[in-house]
Amino acid sequence: MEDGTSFNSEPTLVEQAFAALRKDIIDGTRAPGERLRIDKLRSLYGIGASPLREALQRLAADGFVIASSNRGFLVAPLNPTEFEDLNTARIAVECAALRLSVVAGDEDWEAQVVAAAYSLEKLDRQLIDGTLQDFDRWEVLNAKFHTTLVSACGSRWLLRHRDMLQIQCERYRRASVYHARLKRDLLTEHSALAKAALARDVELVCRLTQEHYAKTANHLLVDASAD
Amino acid sequence: MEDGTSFNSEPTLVEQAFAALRKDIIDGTRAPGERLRIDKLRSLYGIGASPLREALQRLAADGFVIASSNRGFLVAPLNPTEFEDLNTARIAVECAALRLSVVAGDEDWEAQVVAAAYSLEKLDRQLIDGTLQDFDRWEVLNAKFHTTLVSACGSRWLLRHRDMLQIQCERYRRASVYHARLKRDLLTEHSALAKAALARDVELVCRLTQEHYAKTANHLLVDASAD
DNA sequence: AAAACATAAATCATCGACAAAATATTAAAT
DNA sequence: ATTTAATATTTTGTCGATGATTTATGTTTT
Repeated sequence: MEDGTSFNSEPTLVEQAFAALRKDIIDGTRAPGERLRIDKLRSLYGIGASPLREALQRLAADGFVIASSNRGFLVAPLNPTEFEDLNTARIAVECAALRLSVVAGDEDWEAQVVAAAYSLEKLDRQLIDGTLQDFDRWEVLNAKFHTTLVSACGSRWLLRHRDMLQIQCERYRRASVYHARLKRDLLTEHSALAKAALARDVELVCRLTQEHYAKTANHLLVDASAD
Repeated sequence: MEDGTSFNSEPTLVEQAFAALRKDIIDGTRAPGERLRIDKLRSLYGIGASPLREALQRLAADGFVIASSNRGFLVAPLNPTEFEDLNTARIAVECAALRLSVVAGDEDWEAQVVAAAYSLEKLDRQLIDGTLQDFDRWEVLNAKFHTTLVSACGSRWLLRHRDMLQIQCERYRRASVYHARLKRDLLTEHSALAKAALARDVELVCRLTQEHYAKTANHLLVDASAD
């Protein structure tokens, strides 16, 4: 009756299962193509069958998992062809969002862009120097920068779909070992992007973004071809 | 042992529930904002709780249903603000797909565009005359026409997301009573679109599509404002 | 030995009953 | 009339049972 912890902070088991599975799929702990047998998952995550199945259905809707009738679930496989396809979609939607955002962005947006670019460029420099200690932080700021650019697009739905594509691409990025030779001229690319955005040069922003992502794609394709 | 119906063609109960619920949500049988209590659904659809919950999770991922922790599910509400947002996204993604498709479309695509435009324009004419008997058929051909235009975009992912946005818009369309005064110059709009696509005039195609969909949006907003 | 078939073992999909947690509702008390 | 307490309702999750369907295994046939 009188326990201090009356506020509900713990997410549902479905939500926990969803988050855990999604994370494991994205970072490769659950390998692409792997069959997801309910019993195994149950002992693996310590969660009952029902919440697990519900989480799997949601993951299926998001494209992380394939559900085939009477044959259970499996981690969505990765393959180069699909990645090209995915990246095309990602770039297309990103640019669509950019077109709107760069035109509509107000002064506050400008300030955020400047801030995000500033922080990121600092880490970009460290990345080049090799003095970067916290790579995860770079990841975060990089994502933040790109998200800020599109943030003023004025459509939550568009952002939602953009995020969905983004996270799918992320899976491919993580799956590859590109990290070692990532040291492109990211610094130059990022500052050029920021500059173009602030100058409201829509076409340039789109072109730069497209090239930016397309380069990443090329790097990945090299060794994703193991499939 | 020997019953004639040994082959399994029937979809899973989850799939049935998903399809049925989705249909009912789109066509308004399940009203926007309505709470979806499992027990009620169970007797309503004659399907057990587990498959229902799984279907609801999938619908939640697709945005047809809202799942709030410990408070169950409800049909995603409709409101004018959200529709503007949604339509922005829809137009953006459609145009992104069009840009790619119109450039990449081969001769076969051209032929399909011509065919789809031909069939649709015929019904457009009947719509104007008032001699149209089967409105559903017009709907189908209209959808087919637009789908054909983007079909050569070269990215299944992009088409997938385009479809998701399309179907969400559809929900708003169905929810409104605009049908009566639909008689715009659809014929002109459609044939202009087809012509521009065949002439590979990317920018024109995008502009026409944008206007096309934006007009629909305006019609809807008039009476969606009941919310 | 390869293909075809039959049998057995796993796995999946579903149900129904029940327990635990959270939310909503009603009643009581200040 | 608010706040507090008590009660009811709903949601979430567990468990075990059951029938269907796959998948694996083994055996026969050509």
